[in-house]
Amino acid sequence: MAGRAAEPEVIWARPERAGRGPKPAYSRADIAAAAVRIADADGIDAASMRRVAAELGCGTMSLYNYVPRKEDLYELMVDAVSGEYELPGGPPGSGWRAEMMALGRQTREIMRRHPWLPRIMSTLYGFSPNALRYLEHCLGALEGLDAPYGTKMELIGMVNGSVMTYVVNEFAMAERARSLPWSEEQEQQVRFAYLAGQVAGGAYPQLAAALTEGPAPGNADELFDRMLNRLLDSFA
Amino acid sequence: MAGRAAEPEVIWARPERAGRGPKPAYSRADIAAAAVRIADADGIDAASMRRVAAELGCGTMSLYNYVPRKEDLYELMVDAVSGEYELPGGPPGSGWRAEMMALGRQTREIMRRHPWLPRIMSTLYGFSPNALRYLEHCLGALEGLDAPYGTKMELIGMVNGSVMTYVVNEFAMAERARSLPWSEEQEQQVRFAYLAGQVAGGAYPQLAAALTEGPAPGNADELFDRMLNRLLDSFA
DNA sequence: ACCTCACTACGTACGCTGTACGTAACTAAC
DNA sequence: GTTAGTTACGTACAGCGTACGTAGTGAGGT
Repeated sequence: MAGRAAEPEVIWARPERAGRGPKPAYSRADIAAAAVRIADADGIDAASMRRVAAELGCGTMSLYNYVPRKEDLYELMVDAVSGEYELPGGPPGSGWRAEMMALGRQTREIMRRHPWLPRIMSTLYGFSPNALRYLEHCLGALEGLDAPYGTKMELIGMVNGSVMTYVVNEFAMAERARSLPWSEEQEQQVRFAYLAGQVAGGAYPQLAAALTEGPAPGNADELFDRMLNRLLDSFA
Repeated sequence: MAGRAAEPEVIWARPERAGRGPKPAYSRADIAAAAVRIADADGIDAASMRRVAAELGCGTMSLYNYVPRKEDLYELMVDAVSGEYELPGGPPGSGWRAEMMALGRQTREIMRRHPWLPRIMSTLYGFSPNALRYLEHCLGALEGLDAPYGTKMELIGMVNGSVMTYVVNEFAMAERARSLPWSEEQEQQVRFAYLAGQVAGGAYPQLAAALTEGPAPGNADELFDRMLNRLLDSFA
């Protein structure tokens, strides 16, 4: 046959182990764990192909046998941390609302452990094995909700999206500061000083009032729960 | 005086024009427009410092007089497209719900015009002049809502976050395919073939049922409106 | 048992990135 | 007129993703 044209591939469609030749020295789980370790420690930009290969103890280009493109490395990483969900999230039989709450809280915890997650998730395929397992579990938990599957998928998407947005807002400053040479306090101080200056100029009266009133009462966990509850209310 | 240590800076805190020396050849608006033009045409990764400088017609390092760090270029870009909001979004006096709906639709339109927007927004400071103008307008529109400012800020954040999530899900595949050498049809075909194979394996019965049922009725615009309406319901 | 060939391993190299640094020209302020 | 800060920009460096070529390995087919 004539040579096939290069084809787009989802890494999950490739078998992890080929039939012929020497057995691979590393598993996808090994590679994902190494990359996650690096990204957790030094940020997502530090998880380069060279660095991950070094962490594994192999040459840079050897990694390309396992991970054809950089994007696939991200895919592996997201799948790995998606495996951190403990399913079911709450006590069985407590209803879809409690279960989705519990899962949302887990998502937040996972993102706190891996702050680089939101940044790379928006680019990816999103149907890795652990993502499918998670999705399947959610749909199962929503069996008690009388709605078409389309609505259930919407609900799941909205919960995940809202949690992500919430966490991004919650930790944007800390994450940004961590990758910079100066300290977090300096960073926040300068940024807040600018904001305060703008608002003090009188051009933004509503915003000024909002800032003087301060944040809504309750600690961060309560705020998060309230947000998620409100969202679930809209589907009940 | 002893030399000051390098300080973190928000680009908006720098005066656009310095008191001394020759007058700058380009404005921030010029630079932002050039970068947006490039990103719209060839994707966000094409908006490199070299490429933007070339588009402007100056040397690469000259750009660093205006934009001290790459991140600040993104800040300029987000501010520029934030200026595309037409405020107010709907007819005056139609109430906060209608106004937030109109603004949400505008956000969606802006993100459709600039698909790179979600990817860079999660990293940024977020209080550019046009962002402040937008926020101030939202708070004004919400004057009729009887709630503390904290809740109003929550509402604005949730609306923006949800719209972003929705648009990302809506266009992720198209955007991803655009940056790859093969066509979008091929891309989607291979990805869907994999997913179908997984589901056909029988390991995901709920997901299989969801896929056979197909998407919820209604076109994309109606789906979007329904999502946003649901969210606003939860605050009413 | 042997041949064959897919697969693993990995060094080299290319074009790209952000940006530190040095130098020269310019001009507003003193 | 002098001075000092700004603009302009070429050079250079470290790091990136990855195409390509080569050598070695070991399971499958005969």
